[in-house]
Amino acid sequence: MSLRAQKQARKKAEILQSALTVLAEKGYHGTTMEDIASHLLMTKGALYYYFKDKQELVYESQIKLLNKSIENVQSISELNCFASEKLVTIIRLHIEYLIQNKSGFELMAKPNEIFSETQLQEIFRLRESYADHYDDLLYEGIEDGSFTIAKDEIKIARNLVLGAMNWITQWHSSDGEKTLTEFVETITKYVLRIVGTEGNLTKQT
Amino acid sequence: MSLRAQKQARKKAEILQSALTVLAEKGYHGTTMEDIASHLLMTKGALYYYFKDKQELVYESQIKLLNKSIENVQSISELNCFASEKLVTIIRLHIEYLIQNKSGFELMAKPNEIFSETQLQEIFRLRESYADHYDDLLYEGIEDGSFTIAKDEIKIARNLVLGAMNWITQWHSSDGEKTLTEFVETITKYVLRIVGTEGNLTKQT
Amino acid sequence: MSLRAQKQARKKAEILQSALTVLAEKGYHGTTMEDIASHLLMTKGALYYYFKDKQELVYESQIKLLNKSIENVQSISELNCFASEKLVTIIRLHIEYLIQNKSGFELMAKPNEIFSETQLQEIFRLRESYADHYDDLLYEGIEDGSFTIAKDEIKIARNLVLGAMNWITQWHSSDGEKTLTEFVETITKYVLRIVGTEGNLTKQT
Amino acid sequence: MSLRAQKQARKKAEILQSALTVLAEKGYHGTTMEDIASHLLMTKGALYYYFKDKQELVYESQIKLLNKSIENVQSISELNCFASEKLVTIIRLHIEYLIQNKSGFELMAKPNEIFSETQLQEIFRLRESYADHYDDLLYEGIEDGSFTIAKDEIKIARNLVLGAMNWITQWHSSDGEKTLTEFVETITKYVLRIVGTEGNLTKQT
DNA sequence: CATGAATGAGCCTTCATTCAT
DNA sequence: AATGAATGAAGGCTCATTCAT
Repeated sequence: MSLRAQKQARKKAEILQSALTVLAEKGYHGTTMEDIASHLLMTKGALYYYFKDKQELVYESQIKLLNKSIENVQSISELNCFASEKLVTIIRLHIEYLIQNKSGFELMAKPNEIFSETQLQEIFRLRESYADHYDDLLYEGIEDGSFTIAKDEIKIARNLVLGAMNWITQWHSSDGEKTLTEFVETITKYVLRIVGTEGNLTKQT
Repeated sequence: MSLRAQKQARKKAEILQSALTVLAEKGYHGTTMEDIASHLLMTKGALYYYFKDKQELVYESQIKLLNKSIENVQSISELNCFASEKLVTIIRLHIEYLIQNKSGFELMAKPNEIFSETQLQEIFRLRESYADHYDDLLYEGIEDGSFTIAKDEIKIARNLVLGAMNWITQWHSSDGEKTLTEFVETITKYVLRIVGTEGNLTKQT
Repeated sequence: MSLRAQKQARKKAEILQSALTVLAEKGYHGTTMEDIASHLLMTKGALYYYFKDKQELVYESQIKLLNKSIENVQSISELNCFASEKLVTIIRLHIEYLIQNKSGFELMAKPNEIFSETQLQEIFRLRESYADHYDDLLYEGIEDGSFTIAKDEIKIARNLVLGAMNWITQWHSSDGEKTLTEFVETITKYVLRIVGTEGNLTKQT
Repeated sequence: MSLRAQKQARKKAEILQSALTVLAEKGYHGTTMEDIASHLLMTKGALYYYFKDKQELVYESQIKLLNKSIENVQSISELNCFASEKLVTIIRLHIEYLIQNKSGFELMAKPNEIFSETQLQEIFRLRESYADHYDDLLYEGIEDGSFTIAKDEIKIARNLVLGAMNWITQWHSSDGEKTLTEFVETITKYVLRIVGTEGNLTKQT
């Protein structure tokens, strides 16, 4: 990749990152191109040099978010340890990400109204890919006896876990009494209950 | 209340109900006054006879939703039975409502951008009021030994419970293999794990 | 048609008429919605109450123009007289229209860049319908010996006639020495030469 | 002229030629600087090294077109033969040019909206200069009895001739049954009728 | 000389809001 | 009470133009 192309790629990434922040705060319709641009000290017009239109910009920001998340989950699920340990790590990571980035998952709420058919397919594909890693872990954990979930309820359990976590951005405020680490640990503890861990897995830091 | 006023109140309620449906589907910015009006076979202009502006209409629809929810929770929490039993009932109700109404809770997601300071205060007051009922139940359950939650983590546990449930609208599709009742029961079972119920509370239908 | 609908239809017609004028002057891309609106002492937004978008407005203005033209030609071609006499009348009418309305035919120049496939089909259909009346007259005139055109060159002759006339808007200025009637007569005289009339048909006023 | 200046002049000419093509296709407002640049495998910005702005570029392209046309007509009108023969040649040339270049004359249609006063004056001067050659030929032909036009109607006849020809780009499509030469000959035959040639001048190839 | 990048004005379009009837 | 019609303020997007490198 040429120097030029690299620079451009970096700029695009920068824009996407910024877009994620603003979008998480105001949602798709509530976010204007002006909002995204001024957040980066750019002008509206400049955005169109990098992205065809608002839809594409937002779409790519979603894809980036999903890919990053998948990558994270993947690298962890490849570790050589118990499923239950992996799940703990993944959950911690997910929570930390949500808190630091003020999320961006709500945007994914009603994508049907926003994206094209092709874009939707890709988004759904990635979402499933992300979810699959959770499902695999749950399955593994069921097999080795760490989790107590009926096998035909794996998807439901997984969705409840994700829901409990994704909602955090709605109520968490940094002025709490606990430190971030304590907060994450507490959350992890209760979330893990959903999958029916026997022992107290969170003890192992 | 005069007959006229009654009729008007009924119409207002009708509009609010309709607005809730549309808003749940498209969000605040995605919903136009036209959308709300045509859903009721009215014209845009007519809405302004009943509500000062869009903000007020939406605000009142949120208030109505919250009040209704609080009322529900309240009536249940006044029942003469174990906290754990009450919680089960409340959770079932909440889930059923979400599935049937395709929610309306996402709208509450980022209210800061939409409502005035005064309106926000009222919304937050009601939200807390709603949450308080959950907290009370949790507290009660901790006391009588049904739930296993640290007392200073009640709010966290409650938020995780609400999160797990509110997320349902994002992934539930009616074409599942289970019947609605089965589905609700399964959800309830796993959600209750968060509060650390010892026995299997959901057995008692 | 209800009174309301009538009023609306009249307004639409008014807008289309105005649009034709402005479009003839500045072309499709050179004409803004603002131009069309202000020409009618309206605001931009009001236009969108009557027409979906610019394309539709312009499309309908073209259709209106074509239909009117076809109607004119048709009514004349149904008269009970020689083809040559009909042609004279049609040409006179066409020229008078062009001069008074400062045309609108140039817009039709490159429609491919502007209209949708369906719209184009209709426009071409009407154009052909219009041209067909000329062709019929030419054919008739050839048969009865008034015109001297090879039968397989009818279309070419017709297009040259139309071209000679349509160009008038480019060079005619009202400050000429001749009266309008004289002007029209002169044009008619020379244009008719293209179809090879033997005698001087324009003598019959 | 220095080597550098020569090179630059050649580049300018190249740009103007390309611009003419694109402009002919899409008109002034429909053509973007990007269009002109990419047609030459250049970037937008580079154009501004050679031309002050879009207006100047387009203006010069028009001037070039007009000058070239005038030159053509002039060289022919200086030939030592009958006016009628010259006219035939000029008409053939004009038609051939139109068909090959898909014109560029429509751009001239409404120059008032585009060019500055000074630019307009020059354009009109050149247009008249071009037309004058036609007028001279017509006058000559009238004198020697080849054409049958009233002397005070020369301008009208000339404009009709030009109109009939310029319109060709609107309707000619290359998929006709005739060869290009046949096509040109046919057109010439009918166009010449406008000027009232007695014999069949087109026979002399 | 040329390019990539950025700017800003202007246009199309939407939509909350108003108002005469 | 309700409607049709109109307004005006944004917002998305394009494009002529500029400029540092």
